[in-house]
Amino acid sequence: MEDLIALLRRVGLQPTPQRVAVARYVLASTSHPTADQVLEHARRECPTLSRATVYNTLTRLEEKGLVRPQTIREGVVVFDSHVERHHHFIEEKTGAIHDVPWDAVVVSGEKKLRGWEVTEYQVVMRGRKRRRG
Amino acid sequence: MEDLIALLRRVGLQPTPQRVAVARYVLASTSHPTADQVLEHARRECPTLSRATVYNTLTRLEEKGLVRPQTIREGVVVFDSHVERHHHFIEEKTGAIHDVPWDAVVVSGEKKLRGWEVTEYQVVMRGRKRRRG
DNA sequence: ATGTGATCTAGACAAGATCTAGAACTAGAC
DNA sequence: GTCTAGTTCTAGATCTTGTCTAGATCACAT
Repeated sequence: MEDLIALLRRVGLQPTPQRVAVARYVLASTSHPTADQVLEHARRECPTLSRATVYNTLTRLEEKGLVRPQTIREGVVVFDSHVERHHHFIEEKTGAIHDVPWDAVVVSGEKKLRGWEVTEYQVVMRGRKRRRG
Repeated sequence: MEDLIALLRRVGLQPTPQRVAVARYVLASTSHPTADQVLEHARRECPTLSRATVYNTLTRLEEKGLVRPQTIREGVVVFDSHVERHHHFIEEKTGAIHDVPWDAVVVSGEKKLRGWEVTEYQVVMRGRKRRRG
């Protein structure tokens, strides 16, 4: 991964230890963490980190296009460091969220909607693990 | 609309004034109200209605298949009285949620996902009103 | 009328998220 | 190096959504 300090500088954010700790966790994670999970993990690197700073930093990272908030789970926003377009699969039992490659599913007709101009879309699937592969 | 009292009886719910007031609003609404919005409107018909009863009643209506909760908006669950499968379009400016008929958009490939068995899916679109028509 | 079970209410509680006021820090000017 | 202005951080208050609880009320069969 690109050096985090350099990355933060490149997008115009002062690379403070707090921001580095938040970025290190959220940008490497593939598990769609909540803000609280980011706080918990980033505190291992930066123990005085406060909740407000986590929210502030996640908002900055979002503004810079490094993470995307997703409204998929009940009651919480989760953060996705996979910013290219893709779909989501949610395990019904556990609530775990998995990325589904853009090309794995094809959507058609969304351009022809009467009255609405679609700028972005995703397929949200729910289900369970297959018994075998 | 079918008489509400008869409808509640048919699905096995005692038709109390509180439940009728909740059902009257949420079943007629097409605006995907939150629980608080249901409370606010249903109180016009039943002023002593409490928050807990709204949540209880919405859960009963969900169990009976009369409404479906949707996790689309940040931080809140919204209730949809349109229970047949369909997609959703979200206006980016206002956050307003609109139903999109199932046939307006076609999804393919979701059955062939490796490792996952899809039991349900929807397309979530975001965008804005077209300038005309 | 009475008892049982279902239902309702107000308020306590918990979690996610935002806001605030002041402290600490950083970068740049001197 | 020191000062200053602006940025960033922290703890804690606050707000909102949603759940839970204890007791009051209601419905209904007997």
